[in-house]
Amino acid sequence: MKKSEVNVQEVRERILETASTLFYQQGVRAVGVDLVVEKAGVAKTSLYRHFRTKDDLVAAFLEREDKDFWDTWDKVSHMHGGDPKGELDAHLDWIGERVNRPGYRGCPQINVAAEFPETDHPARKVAAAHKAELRRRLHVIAERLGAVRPAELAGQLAVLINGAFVSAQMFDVGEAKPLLQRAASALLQASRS
Amino acid sequence: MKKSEVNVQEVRERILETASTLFYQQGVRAVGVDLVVEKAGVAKTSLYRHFRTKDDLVAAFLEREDKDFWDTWDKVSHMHGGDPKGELDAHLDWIGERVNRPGYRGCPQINVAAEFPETDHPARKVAAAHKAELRRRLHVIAERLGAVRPAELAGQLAVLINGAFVSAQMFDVGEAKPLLQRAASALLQASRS
DNA sequence: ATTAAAACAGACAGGTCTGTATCGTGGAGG
DNA sequence: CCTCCACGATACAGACCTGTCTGTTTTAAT
Repeated sequence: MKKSEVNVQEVRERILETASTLFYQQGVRAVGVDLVVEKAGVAKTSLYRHFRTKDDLVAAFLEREDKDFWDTWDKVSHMHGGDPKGELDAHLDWIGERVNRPGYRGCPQINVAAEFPETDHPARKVAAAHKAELRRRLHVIAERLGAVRPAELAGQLAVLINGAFVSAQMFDVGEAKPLLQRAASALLQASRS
Repeated sequence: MKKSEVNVQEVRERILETASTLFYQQGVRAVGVDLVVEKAGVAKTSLYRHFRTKDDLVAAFLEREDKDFWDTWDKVSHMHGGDPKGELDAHLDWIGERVNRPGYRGCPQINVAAEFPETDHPARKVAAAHKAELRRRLHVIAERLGAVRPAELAGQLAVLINGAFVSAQMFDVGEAKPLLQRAASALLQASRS
């Protein structure tokens, strides 16, 4: 790769990084491109060279979040290769920890879906794919757990996890993790009959 | 009450009704006061006589949704006076039905919280109170159900319900209701030990 | 019938938003 | 060394936003 292309990607990455933080902390509609440009220390022309519209930037933001999320998931997943119950517990562990972090403001995919009602918005497609992928991965785990109706268990776990994302501000500190894990155990227990 | 006061309330109600529909369907930030005024067939001066700012109108919107929600809850509640398990099932029944309705776009309280990051926004206070009330009512039911740790069961059920609200678009038709009820049964079963 | 409050109508101010256009600069590739 | 192009800086267009102001008309109570 040429050196110039490296720099080009650096600028793009700086814009996306800055936009992601701002979008997540303050909401997408509340953050204008002027603010992104200012905080990134970049010209507006550069932003619009790398992203055709703001909507595209929002979609890129969700894709970035999506990738980060599954990177963490995969990392945890590989530490529990053969043990589906242990893997599920580990996932609920880091998710429970994450939602209790200060400044946590919910799942970006869900938040963007709330901000943009048009289901054909480019970012909405990313969000829908993300949630489908969550369910798909949970389905695999449910099957490996030997659930009688794995699709149902996967759906229940997905609802539980999505619920944790949006209920974060409702939790007391340190409450989310045990609540999630005990709930999952209960669902799992029931899934065997 | 004087007749003039009746009409005054009629105009206020028309504005709030119109705004509520628009806010819910399209999102709060996406709907301007000009659109509310036009759809309500009302002068802008009238809107600002009844609501000091748009933020106040948004808060009134959430209060209205809050009231409607608990009205339904109470109605269902009174049909199962002595039977906590039957009452919980009945609640999950109408909630499961509601989230599968066409045009359902999630819980308004959660959506507004996603749109406005400032926790001191007037509407955010309404939203926070709404979620606290949900948990409080579930706690009462959990106690009557004889749960060993009623606070935990209430928290789990709250997460489950909030999860159903945001996972609506993920569900197949008719899937939400049985999924919720079987999940609740599993949690309930586990809560006895 | 008179009076006061409320509603309608619409212009307007001041700000913000997205996206484009213009112009100057500096560094990398040939 | 010279050319090219990404980048920075900034102005701008056009639309939209909230909230105010002015003035007229309707409505209700006395």
